[in-house]
Amino acid sequence: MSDTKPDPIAQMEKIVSLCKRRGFIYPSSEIYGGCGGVWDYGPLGAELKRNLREAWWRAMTRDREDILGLDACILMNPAIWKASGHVDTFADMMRECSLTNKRVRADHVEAQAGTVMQFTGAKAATGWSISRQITVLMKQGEHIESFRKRVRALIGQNAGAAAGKPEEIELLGEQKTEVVTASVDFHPESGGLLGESRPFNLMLRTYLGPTATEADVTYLRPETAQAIFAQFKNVFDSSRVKVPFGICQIGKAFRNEVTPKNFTFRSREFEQMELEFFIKPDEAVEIISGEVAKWSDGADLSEPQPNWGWEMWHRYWVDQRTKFYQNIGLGDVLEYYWQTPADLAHYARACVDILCEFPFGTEELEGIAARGAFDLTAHQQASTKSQEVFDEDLKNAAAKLTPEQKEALIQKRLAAEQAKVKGEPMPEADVRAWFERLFKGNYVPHVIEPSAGLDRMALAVIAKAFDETVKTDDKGKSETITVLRFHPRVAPIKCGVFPLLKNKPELVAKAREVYALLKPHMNCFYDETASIGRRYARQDEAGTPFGVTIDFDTLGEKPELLNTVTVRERDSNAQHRIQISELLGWLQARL
RNA sequence: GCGGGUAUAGCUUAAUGGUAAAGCGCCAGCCUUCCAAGCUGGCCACGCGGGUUCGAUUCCCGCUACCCGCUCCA
Repeated sequence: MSDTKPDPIAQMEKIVSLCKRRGFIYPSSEIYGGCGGVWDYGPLGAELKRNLREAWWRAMTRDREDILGLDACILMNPAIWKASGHVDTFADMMRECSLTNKRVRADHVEAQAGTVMQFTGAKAATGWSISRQITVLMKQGEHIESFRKRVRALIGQNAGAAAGKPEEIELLGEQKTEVVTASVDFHPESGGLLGESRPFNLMLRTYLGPTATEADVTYLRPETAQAIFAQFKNVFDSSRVKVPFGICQIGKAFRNEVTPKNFTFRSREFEQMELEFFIKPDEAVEIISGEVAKWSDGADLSEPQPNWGWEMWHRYWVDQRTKFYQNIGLGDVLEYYWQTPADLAHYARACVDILCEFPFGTEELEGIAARGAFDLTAHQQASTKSQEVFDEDLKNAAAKLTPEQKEALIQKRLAAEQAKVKGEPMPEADVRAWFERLFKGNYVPHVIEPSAGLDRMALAVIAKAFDETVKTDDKGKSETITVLRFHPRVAPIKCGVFPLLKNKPELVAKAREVYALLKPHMNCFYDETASIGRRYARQDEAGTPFGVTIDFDTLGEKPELLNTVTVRERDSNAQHRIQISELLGWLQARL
């Protein structure tokens, strides 16, 4: 990487431009003027994405005994989205503040008192201006000058750099209109007039069935996870697994993002890689193991243990996922954000965001949430189909408990319910009913959910790999060299194969032979045009880690070098002389 | 969705009220014994729609996309 911090906007523009030029990522539907918030992967992007997808799939299921794969459809019964809460949280009636454009739920606006003030517009010394009417509530007891200052600040914030300093914004045509005592038409914080109430649906609607009536409405899934929950029982019943175990899935998901931005980072169609890892409730662990392991810094997370509760499992998955990112070359750009109790959704016990440094800022790549039994319980209620599992070890262990020991567990849980920060405590009768099922060996599994975005991962890998250096030759002529320093494991093309010269048929024939040798084992690229240096440079831009060159020594010009080739490394420009018979093994050892 | 900006070849830029220039790249040929060499030739562009005008890439209006803010959080 270069030493100087590049301008982030220019840096992104270069990356977008390279992605298009080299066939990683194109704007969707470009010949028709594009299509907002969707992007297509070209030949190199498709390979890169496939490598990442396969690395994830291998790490999550093939390399493990306790995780199974699933490939569910994008279209599902819309009842799933009601049960999961998406229909409600993704489709509120929203009103938008005319001053700041902030949105509030229409049914959540509290009545306010104050004086309604109007301005005909605003302008700034920078030449910036707006000429639409601005209506703002001056709250009861607010001083007129602090009110004006506040309005200037809000306008300035919304206008961004164009308006210059907020204190230099001039408010035009101020006038008082009316005094209100209990109005729900103003934003609770900014005081800006709220626009019309309108539905704000983040899910993409579609019709399942050719008649396309309202009865046929369903949604393109906004996340892949719900299919895993909906198929939980089928997987459990057909796979001879025991809790703890996981189900993972890779697939497309869709959200009508308000503002798609930052290239592919926030897209309306995107690919998720999600794991739902089902675990016993802590109470079950305690009954079986006599204790629940507590997390402490430096605790051993290498091998799952029977006494792990949700906290240890959560830490374990953060650790596992970190190792995954290290393996694809992103280890040194990661950051972690542990959500505070205030950030967390009411059903979540903990959530860690794994963030990655992009030119446009440090943004989330993956979220790892401990979601309790929320999801399966919600589906159990909505579908009226039991999502419980039976755990024989639990039943046997519970049978050995004394009534006092059982009551102690119940009391401990009741106390925990009372201490909840968010959400209502579970009523005592429900807690007792739940324990009754538990003591018989029945429970709805809890879940740890590592959920990653594949497109974000691909963008992170590209942004991390992007490197530009200025090279000056002997004659003082300098040019900018662009290299994508992908980890060989994810690089779209693994190896370039080049005859040193094109007009020597022996070299070309030998090079085609080497190409044919490697091609069945890895994605290779044969190139005989232009000078050898240019061919290396082309592959550098594509991020190809190795180049193999066939020269006259390969043909035996120096007898001791017969059947050897030059392997050139992208990052160091180092060259190695390798026997053709050993070439495949040499490369495979480095991928 | 709101506010600000941008839109000329694959990429980066230029010029112009009379339909466009260059560099790089790409393709073909010649040449070339290891890091974007050279020569010759070639392909390729005014985002879309309307208006003003004899004539618009240029001026005006709409649309779309992208970038920067507000919101979203895989």
